[in-house]
Amino acid sequence: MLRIVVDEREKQSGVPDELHDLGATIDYRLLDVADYVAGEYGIERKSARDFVSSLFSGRLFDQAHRISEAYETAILIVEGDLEQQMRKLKNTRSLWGALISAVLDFHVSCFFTPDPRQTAEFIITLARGGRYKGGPRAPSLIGRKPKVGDLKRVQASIVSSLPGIGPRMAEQLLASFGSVRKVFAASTTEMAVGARIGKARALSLNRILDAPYKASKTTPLQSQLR
Amino acid sequence: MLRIVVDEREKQSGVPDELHDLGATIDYRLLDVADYVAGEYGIERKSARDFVSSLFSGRLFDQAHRISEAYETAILIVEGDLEQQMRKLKNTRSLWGALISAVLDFHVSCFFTPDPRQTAEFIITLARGGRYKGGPRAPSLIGRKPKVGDLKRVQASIVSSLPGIGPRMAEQLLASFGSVRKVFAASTTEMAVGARIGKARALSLNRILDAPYKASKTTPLQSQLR
DNA sequence: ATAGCCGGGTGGTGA
DNA sequence: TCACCACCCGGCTAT
Repeated sequence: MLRIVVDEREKQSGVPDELHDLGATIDYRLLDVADYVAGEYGIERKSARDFVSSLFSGRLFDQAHRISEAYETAILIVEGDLEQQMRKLKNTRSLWGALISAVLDFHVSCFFTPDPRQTAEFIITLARGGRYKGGPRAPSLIGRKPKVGDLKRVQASIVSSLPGIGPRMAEQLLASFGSVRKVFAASTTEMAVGARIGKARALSLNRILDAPYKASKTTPLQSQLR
Repeated sequence: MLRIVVDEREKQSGVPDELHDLGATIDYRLLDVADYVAGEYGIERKSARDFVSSLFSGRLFDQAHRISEAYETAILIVEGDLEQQMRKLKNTRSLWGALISAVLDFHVSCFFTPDPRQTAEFIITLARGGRYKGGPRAPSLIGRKPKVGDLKRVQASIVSSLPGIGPRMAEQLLASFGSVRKVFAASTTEMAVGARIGKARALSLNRILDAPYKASKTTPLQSQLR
């Protein structure tokens, strides 16, 4: 039969009861990354209200990241009237942006259900996996293709970890020098001349790059080394 | 300016007007695979009603497949009250199944908006793509980018922006090499020997450090030079 | 890990 | 050279 692992804290959400009604076998456990687990799917369920607040607090991305690391496929179910929550917001734009980021960049598949009953129906359907209308059985991988463009982002993110350097300047620097290593090897004048970094910024950057690192006295690693 | 290609048949949907209101440049064409095109995104917009019927007729999967062939990323926007449509169905499970299949098997990213206005907001946000993605292992240190002043923290934060390098490793690397610049100048073997980095990790790091940066088509310098 | 807004710093341009 | 402005970075806020 259909076995679904449910986090203990989801007991009173109403969903497990519905799942039971629908004939699934519930296996309560204390999960720390997802609310429901069925096969390869790790499922996080959130009320519409909670969804919005966790979106802005950044909590959502944290959870999403952990779920997609722990399970092959990360699913997010938003339960309730999202539209109602949206009406309260002045800027829906940031909500869309965050949602887009979660789905496209973070590879979390996001679904919306009106109530616990439909959430249960959804989970059952997902767990059964009885779909595939015509296409070949493609292994459900949302997060596979962006490997290519990813490199550019990683490079940019490294360079923009420098103080005073944002995404924009990071791109400039990388374009000017050609690789991360070359950026970090550049001298003050090379930065000021080659890229459009000013003398002032270039100077402060070089000060940081060349500053000798003072190890803290209680270095846990040193004790490891001997 | 923001340019969005719109299929002629979408004219009377109300969305293009909203897009125009929001400051986008509309470019009408006769598309045969998508309704809207913005950058790498091919977007299909459907009313909730149409969505349900196309889901069951299989027409949706057809379109989905063609869009994801033609564009790098396939986006589906369902506009209107889906719940209302769902109430008409006796068996919602088949709807969930089809939706799951579209998202997980056909790699269509699916979003829901209440009205044309929000559809437009969504498309604008998507097209802007001004979302900046932090690296995979960005949120390492205690905060964000520490503000200048605490040199040691800054140094550690820079080094730990490298993928696979957390606070501990960062400290280790800095202690071994003495400065940020020296860390970034280190060769594979130096990393593997000097610090406690494994050969594999050192290799992948060096690959990223030396990877040539591919400038994007919209070179930031060009826009600046204008 | 969002978008928008604002303050402060920086670089480029034209006088 | 200097002043102005346009741009960018980074912090704050968000019903």
